[in-house]
Amino acid sequence: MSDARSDLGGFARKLALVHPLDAEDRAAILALPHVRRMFEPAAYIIREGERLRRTCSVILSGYAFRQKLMIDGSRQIVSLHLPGEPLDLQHLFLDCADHNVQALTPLVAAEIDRDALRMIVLSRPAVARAVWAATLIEASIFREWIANVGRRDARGRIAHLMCEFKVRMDAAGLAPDGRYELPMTQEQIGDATGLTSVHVNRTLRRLREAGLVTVANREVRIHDLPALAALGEFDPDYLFLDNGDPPTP
Amino acid sequence: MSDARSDLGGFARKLALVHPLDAEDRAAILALPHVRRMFEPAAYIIREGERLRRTCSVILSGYAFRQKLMIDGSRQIVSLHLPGEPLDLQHLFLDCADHNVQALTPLVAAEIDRDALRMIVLSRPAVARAVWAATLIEASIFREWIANVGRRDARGRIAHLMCEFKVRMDAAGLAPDGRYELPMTQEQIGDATGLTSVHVNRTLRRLREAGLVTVANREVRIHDLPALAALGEFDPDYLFLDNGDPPTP
DNA sequence: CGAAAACTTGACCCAACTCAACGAACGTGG
DNA sequence: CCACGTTCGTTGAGTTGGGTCAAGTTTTCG
Repeated sequence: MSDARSDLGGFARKLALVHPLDAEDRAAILALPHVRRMFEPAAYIIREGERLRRTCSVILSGYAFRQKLMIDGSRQIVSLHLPGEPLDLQHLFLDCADHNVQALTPLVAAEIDRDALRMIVLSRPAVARAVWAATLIEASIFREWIANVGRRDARGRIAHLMCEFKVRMDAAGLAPDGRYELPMTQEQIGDATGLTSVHVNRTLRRLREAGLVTVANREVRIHDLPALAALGEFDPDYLFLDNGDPPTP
Repeated sequence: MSDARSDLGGFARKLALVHPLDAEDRAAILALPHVRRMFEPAAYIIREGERLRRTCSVILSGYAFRQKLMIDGSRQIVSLHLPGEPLDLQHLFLDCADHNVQALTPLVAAEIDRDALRMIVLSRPAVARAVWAATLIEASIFREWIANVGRRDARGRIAHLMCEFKVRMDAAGLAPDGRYELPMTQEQIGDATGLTSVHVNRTLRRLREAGLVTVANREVRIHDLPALAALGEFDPDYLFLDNGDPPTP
C-alpha cells in the first residue's frame, strides 16, 4: 500500500473508512504539507485560548485526550484519541481553542498546514465529505459522553468507557485478542467519567469481582463483553464504524 | 431585507454571523427546496435509529431539544435549539440518527431537501465554511456540557445553563431586557443537567434566595449576572458568538 | 370548572466524595 | 545494580450532595 510512504497514510485510511476516496483524493491527502512533532506524556498539544493556529494536528503514533479545566483545579476529559485520528479539526474553521489537548503517552503528531487542508477540503468534494463526517462522528461521541456522565452510575460510566475504547481499538486493529492497552491512570479514568480516582478504584474492583473486566498495568482484559455492554448500555451505533451499508450517493 | 421573503431568512442570517456570505450564497440558501412542518410540544422531530432521512430541518419558530433515552426510562438532554438553528446537520453526511430531537414548544420547522443542501455546500465554499463552522460550534457546546454535568455541582450546572441560554437568546435578539423566556419544565432542566426535578426545584430556590436568578412561569429573570456566571464558571467563548475579529481568509 | 401537569416541601437514604494512611511500581541517577 | 523519590494504586472511616418516596399545592388548559 503506497499509503505507507507518507506520514499521513493512517489518516487517509481512517478518512476512507468514513467516505470512499479515489486515488487522486488520497494522493492529495498524502501530499499535504506538514511537520512532525513529538510530545512527552502530559505535554500540551493544544492550549485553551490559543488563537490563530495555522495547523491541524493528526496523531501518527500514541494516544491523546481532550480536556477542560475547572477553576477549582479539577478536570474533565471530553474525548480520547487514537493513532491516525485528527486532534483539532475544529481549528479548520474556528480561530480559537476552547479547550486543551494533552498527550496521554509519548506521541508523534503531524501538524498539517491549515490553509492547505482547507484548500483540498473546499476543492475536493469527497475529501470534504470524509473530513466533515469525521467531525460529525466526533460530535456524536460527545453527545454519548454527555449521557454517560449525566445519567449513568459509576459502574455504568466505566463499563461504557471500556466498551467504547475496546470497539475503537478493535476498529483500529489495536486490540488483537480480548485484551487491549489502556494508557490511562485511574485518575484520568475518573476525569473522563466525572468520578474521583478513589471511586474509580473501588468501582474497578467491583467490576473485576463481578467477573466483567480486569484493568491493571495499563491493560484491559474484558471477560464478559455482553454483560459489560449491558451494564454500560453500550450500543456502538453512535461510533458510526459500520461501513455495512454503502453511503448514499 | 429580502431575506424576509423566504422561510429560510433566519437560517441564512445565522449562517452569515458565522462566516460572511455574499449575495449569491445567500440567494442560494433562500432558494433551497423545503417544506414547512408543524410540531406540538413534545412531538418527535427526529427519532433515534431512523435511517436515510432525506431532509435536514431548521427551526422557523419555537424551541427544540436533543435527547438520549436510557433503558431505565431516564433521559439526558444534550442540547437546546432556538429559532433559526439547524436541527440535524449531522444527517447531511451521516445516515442514521443516534438520538432524538423533540419540540419544546409548538414549533414550525423547514425540512430542507438534503441533496440540495449537500449540493450548495459542496459547490459554494463560503456556504460550506459557514455550515461546517456551525457544526463545529455545536460540538464545542457539547464539550462544555460534558464538563458541566461531569464536574460541577447542582448550583453550578443550573447557573451555567441559565447563562448559556441567556447569551444565546441575547444573540438571537430574544432577550430584550434582563428577562427571557425559558420554555422548560423543571424536569427538563433536570434532564439537561443530569439532576432530578426535585433537586432542580430545591436548587432554584437556593439560587433565588441568594438573589442570583428567579425562574418562574417559564420565565427567567437574572438579578446578578456576574455572580451567576461566576457560580457556573460561565465564559461565553465556547459559543463563538463574538464576530469581533474578522475570520481568517 | 375540573382534571392533568407542574411545582413544592419534608423525611429518609445511599452513592460517591473527602481525608488519610499505606503499599506497589517505576524511573532515574549515583 | 541498587537506593530512593515520585507517582500510582489500594483501602478504611466518616461525611454529604443529591436521589427517592410521598404528600400536598399551584398552575395550566380543555
